[in-house]
Amino acid sequence: MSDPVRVRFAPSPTGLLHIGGARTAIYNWAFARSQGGTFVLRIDDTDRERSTDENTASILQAMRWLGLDWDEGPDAGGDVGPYFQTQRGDLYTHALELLKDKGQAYPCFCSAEELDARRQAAMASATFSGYDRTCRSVSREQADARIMAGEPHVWRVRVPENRGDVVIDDVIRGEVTWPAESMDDFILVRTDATPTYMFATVVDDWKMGITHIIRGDDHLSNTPRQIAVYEALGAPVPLFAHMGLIFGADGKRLSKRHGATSVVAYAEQGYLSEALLNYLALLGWSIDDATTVFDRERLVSEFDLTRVSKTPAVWDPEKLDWMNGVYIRAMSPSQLVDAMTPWLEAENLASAEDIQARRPWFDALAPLISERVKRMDEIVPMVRFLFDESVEIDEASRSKVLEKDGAGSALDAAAEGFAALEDFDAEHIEATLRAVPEATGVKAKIAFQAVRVAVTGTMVSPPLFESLELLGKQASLARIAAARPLASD
RNA sequence: GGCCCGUUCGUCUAGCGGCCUAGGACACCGCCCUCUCAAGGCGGAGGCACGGGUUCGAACCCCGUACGGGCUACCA
Repeated sequence: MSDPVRVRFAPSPTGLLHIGGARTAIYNWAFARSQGGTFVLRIDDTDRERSTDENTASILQAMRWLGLDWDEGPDAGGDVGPYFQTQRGDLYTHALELLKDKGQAYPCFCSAEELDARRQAAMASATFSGYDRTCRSVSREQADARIMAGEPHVWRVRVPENRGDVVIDDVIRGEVTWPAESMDDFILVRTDATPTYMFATVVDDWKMGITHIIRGDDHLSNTPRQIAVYEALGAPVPLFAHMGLIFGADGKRLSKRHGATSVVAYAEQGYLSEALLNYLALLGWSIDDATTVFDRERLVSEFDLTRVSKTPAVWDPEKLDWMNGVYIRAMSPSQLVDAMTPWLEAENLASAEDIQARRPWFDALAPLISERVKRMDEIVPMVRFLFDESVEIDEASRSKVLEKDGAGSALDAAAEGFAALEDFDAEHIEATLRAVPEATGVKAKIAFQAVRVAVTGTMVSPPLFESLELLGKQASLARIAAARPLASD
């Protein structure tokens, strides 16, 4: 048996939960769950300028919405906390002390300006552009004296001279090698004594016992530097898994230019969390050659880190829409009514109490719309005619339907037939309408569309007979009467 | 400039040397169904970046080239 799996997701609360971050979280979560491991959530809030509590709260909420639960982290606790980097200052201080004692870190007094100049020169001409290790040769005594004198300095890692090429066996990409000469004595602790990202994450991942680091391949090039820190610390090096990023249609990294990029934005647009989870999981991973739709349980039972794609994936809103439609159609009428309740409430079409009181009516409405919408926000416009007092008939519908010859006669015949109905249900309504063409000589298409426009206000609506039933006899007749003056005979 | 990674239909992908006449899904096109719109059914078009090897045999292995991406920060 191998060691118990411990993975983490470590978002920075400098913004909302991004869909790229969400996918990273999903893969970490699915891997932990599939391995019976532990999923840790850590908030990397070292960027104090841009990090906010609101963002943290929103990220946690978005993760819960997606159904991603964490075993350790904010609100969950755990033995290796705190789970906010800003509260872990002591750990970084101790780690640096450890490195100093071992001679694995040294102070560097080079100014940022000097470094800049040297880097420019190196990049223009030669090969390697990393730090030239000037301050490595400063003796311990000299260094101590300069520090005592208050000279500004950073702390750099001392990469061993005899360190050979760095090789990792990436779970997703296989063996990756970096030449020893490319190893840089990069900065661990800044002039202001705060740790750099490179140092803080390694200390955290080490102290938190993380066994697998699953992240975007934008971090692949950072890996050898982080390995240098693990080795300096004498810490076990975890396994790495670098996945391809998510791009926009233009092949560039996904950003605001490409539309909504946050999970909450998708929730607000009416995407179901199950659908977004499924779509995101499938963007860079697959079960087999045929499975596209799968639920959370299947994701966990089938998840295989080695099957995650190396290739960047292009975000495809159309496929997301299709998949969301699949999930909407898969809901029972009752489930759909529950899901659409907040949307109806938000637009003041009905309150939750109304809906409960007239549950059978809403349950009957659900199937009429479920196969006609891809997003929840499309429901209100589609059913509004059932809730408003009256409808406004748009110009196109009037000219293209009501002004057709015979439209008026059809409305008259329909009204007459409806008025005579005792049971105003879809079946009788259909029979009545189907009799109209014969009685009036008006084409069925024209007759049906005339009634549709009169009752719904538009040429496109849910199925007519059922819609009329749900509207009720009185309202239906009133709308036909109201539209009649607009219609040609 | 240096180092690293990647490249299968428009898009997401299956493929891990013979099962490939390259499979599935979205999108697209056509037909069917049909009270509009959908949903659904059936069918179609569409791809191994390029060039060299290796092999009896290559989408799969190797080497180049091209293109794309990442890192090269006292950002994360």
